[in-house]
Amino acid sequence: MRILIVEDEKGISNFLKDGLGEESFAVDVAADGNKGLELSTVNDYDLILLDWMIPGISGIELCRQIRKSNSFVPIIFLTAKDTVSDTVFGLEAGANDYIKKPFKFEELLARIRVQLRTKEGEQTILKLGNVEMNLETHQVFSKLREVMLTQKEFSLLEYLIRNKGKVCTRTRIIEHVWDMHFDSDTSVIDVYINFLRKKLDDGRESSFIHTIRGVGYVAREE
Amino acid sequence: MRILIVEDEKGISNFLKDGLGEESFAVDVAADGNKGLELSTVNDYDLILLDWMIPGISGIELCRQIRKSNSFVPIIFLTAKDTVSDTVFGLEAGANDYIKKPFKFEELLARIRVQLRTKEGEQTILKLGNVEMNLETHQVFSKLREVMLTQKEFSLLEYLIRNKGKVCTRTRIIEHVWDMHFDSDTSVIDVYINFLRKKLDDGRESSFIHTIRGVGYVAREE
DNA sequence: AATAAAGCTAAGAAGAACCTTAAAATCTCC
DNA sequence: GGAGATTTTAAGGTTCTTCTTAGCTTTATT
Repeated sequence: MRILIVEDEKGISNFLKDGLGEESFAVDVAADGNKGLELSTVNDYDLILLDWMIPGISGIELCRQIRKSNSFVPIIFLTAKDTVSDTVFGLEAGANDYIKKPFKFEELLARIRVQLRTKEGEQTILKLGNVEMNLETHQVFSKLREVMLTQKEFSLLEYLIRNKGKVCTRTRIIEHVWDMHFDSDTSVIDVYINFLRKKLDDGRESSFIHTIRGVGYVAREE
Repeated sequence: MRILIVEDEKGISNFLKDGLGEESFAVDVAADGNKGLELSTVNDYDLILLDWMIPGISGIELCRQIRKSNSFVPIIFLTAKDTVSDTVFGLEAGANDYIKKPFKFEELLARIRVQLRTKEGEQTILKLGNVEMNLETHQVFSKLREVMLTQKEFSLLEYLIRNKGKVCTRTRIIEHVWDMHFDSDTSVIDVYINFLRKKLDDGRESSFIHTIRGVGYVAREE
C-alpha cells in the first residue's frame, strides 16, 4: 500500500512518514502543491493525504486536478480550519474524507483503513476457476448456478480462495476461519471441506480443493 | 529442522506440535525443565521453544544451562507474564526472542523463521539446480513440473538442500528429519532417498543426491 | 575371484490421516 | 418455547504414508 503525503510542515510530514512506515505503508512526501501534482501523476498511490494550506497549487486545486485526470484514488484532507464551508469545498472538490488538525495518529490511521477498505470493496468478487464469490452480497456461483453456503462454509471458501495456490495448514485454517486456539482434536475442518466439495464440485470426480496429507488443503485451478 | 518444545500444558504443547509438524518440522516435547535439559543435551536441535513457568528447573535456569554448554541454538521464550523485567531476565539468560501468550500461531511461526534465517541465511524458497522448493506454499518443482511429495519426503529434501554441498551423515539425517535417535538397524533413509530420486530425477541416469559410502548423502548441483 | 559390507529397490504390513455419514448440540427466528 | 437451520462431534470405512523386510546389486578388501 503506497501513500502520498502533501504537506509543507516538515514536523508533521516526518511524523506521518515514520508512523505510516511502521504500519508498513510505503510513503512519499511532497512539500508543495506542484511537487504533489507531479508525484501523483507519475505514481500510482493507494491513498493521498493532502494538506489544505500548501505553497504552490492549493490543496483544493490539486484535488480537483487529480480527479480531472480520472483518478479515483482516496484522498483525505488534513485541515487546520474548522469551518463548515471549507469542509464542503473539500468534499465538493472530490475528497473522500477530512481530518482536523491536531489529530491523534490512531484516528488518522483508522480513517485511512476505512478508505482502503472501501477501495478494496470495488473488487469484492473473488474468483477461482468456475467458482465466483461476491463478498458484499455474500453470493457464491459455481459455473452459472448460484450455490447457497452457510456462514462457515463461506468463510472457509473465502480463506482458501484468498490463498489460492498456497497450502493452508489445518492450524492456520482453524485460527483464521474458526478463531480458535489449541484445539488439535477436532475434525470440523474435514467435515466442512466435505460440504464445500459436495456443493461446489458439480458431481465431478476431482475437486478444486486438494488435500495435502499431513499438512492441510489448497485451492487450485485445474 | 528439529525443534524442542519445553512446556507443561498439554493443550499448548499438542497444539504447537501439530502446527509445527504441518510446517514440516520434527518436534520433541518435554513437559518439565529436567526433561528439557536432558533432551537438549542429548539431541542437536535447530531451535528451542521454552515456557517460562515449568515444573523442575525453571525456564530461565534451563536457558542458562544450555548457553553454558556452549550451545548457540536459538531459544524463543513463551511467557504468560507481561512485565518488562521478565523479558529482560529472559534475554539476559541468553534467549534470542520471546513471545507473549496467548499468541497467534503464525506470529510464532514468523519469529521461528526469523531465527532460522539469521542462523543460516534462509529464505522461503530453496533452490538447487533444477529443483526448487517453496516452504510456504509447500510446493516442489523440478524443472517446470510440480512434484508431489509427502511430508517426510519434503523434510528430507529440505534438510539435504539446506546443507547442499555438505555431506549429511545418516545419524544427522535421522536426528533432524526423523524424530529418532540413530537406529543402525533401519533403512528408512535408503528408502526415502530412493523415493526422492525417483520423483525428482526426471528419468536421468545420475541423481543430484550423491551417495557417500559409509557416511551418508550429499545434494550437489551438476 | 571370493567375500563381506553397504546401498538399492520392490513389495507389503502397520498405522496415521482423511472421508463420509449420521446424529447430537447449538443457534436463530418466528 | 419450538421448528428448522447450522455447527460440531463421533465413528466406521477407506486411502495413503511410513516403515520394515528381504532379495538383489554395487563397491571395497583380501
